[in-house]
Amino acid sequence: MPKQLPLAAIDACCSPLAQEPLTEGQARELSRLFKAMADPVRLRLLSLIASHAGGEACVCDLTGTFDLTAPTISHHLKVLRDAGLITGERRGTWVYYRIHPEILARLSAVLVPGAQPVPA
Amino acid sequence: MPKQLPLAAIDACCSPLAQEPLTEGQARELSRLFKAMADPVRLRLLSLIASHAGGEACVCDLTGTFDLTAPTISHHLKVLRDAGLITGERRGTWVYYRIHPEILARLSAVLVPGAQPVPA
DNA sequence: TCCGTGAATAGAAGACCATCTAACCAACGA
DNA sequence: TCGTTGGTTAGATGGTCTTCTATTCACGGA
Repeated sequence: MPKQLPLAAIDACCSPLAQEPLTEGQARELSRLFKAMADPVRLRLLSLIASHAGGEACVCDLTGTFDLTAPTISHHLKVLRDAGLITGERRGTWVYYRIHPEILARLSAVLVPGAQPVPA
Repeated sequence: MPKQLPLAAIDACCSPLAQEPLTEGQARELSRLFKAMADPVRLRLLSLIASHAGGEACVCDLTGTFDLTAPTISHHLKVLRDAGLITGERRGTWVYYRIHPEILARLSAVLVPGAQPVPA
């Protein structure tokens, strides 16, 4: 069973960085998300998926973009999945990934008081 | 001489993640910022500084909050400094740090198309 | 039912990171 | 000028992360 998404924790720590000091627990949960995004390959995967037609991309669309082996891509997708940033779904032969936009919006809100999450 | 802030690169990659795929270079620069924030101690330092009265905090205010040695705190502050997230200034005996809010606003804008950087 | 292809898992190797102790530099006061 | 206090630098160590190869699982077609 993969680690579950820290949604609740993020809810609890949505006061912007500058408003009051983060607690130890809030910082730990937030850092898990930032750690998941702290890799160029994963950032590109994220933007490839997010910008793909229909809001989802097949793994087969992603592997060709990088000079990396398929297991490595698979590993990075798992890191993003475990962080709750994306979800994967198998449809027949292929597996499709899509973004969890709420989490990005919440991360964004933590950074800047004025940031407005996009309406659904 | 410390590494300089990747401001220009961030300017160049401010199209939100979901709009179009990040280039390799954009992803590399962005990941440097996320990597700097991908640590619970550094996130707490960031929020301690940002939320401190006057928008700045003395190192002596920060060290007491953690169960870490002064050199370790100093190391984390250097990472944040090298990433361009904070700046330090010595005034007499003490060194004061403050946030670079524009970079947080830009990071925020990368995550969510609708995010509005705070007015200056 | 068996083979071929898309994708994930297992395990290992090398690079990178967080933390420590020891040593050093900067400012102030006696 | 010297000792004290605040903060950084240097170097070492243990842990984590990225990537690989080899293997395994899942599905579909012949």
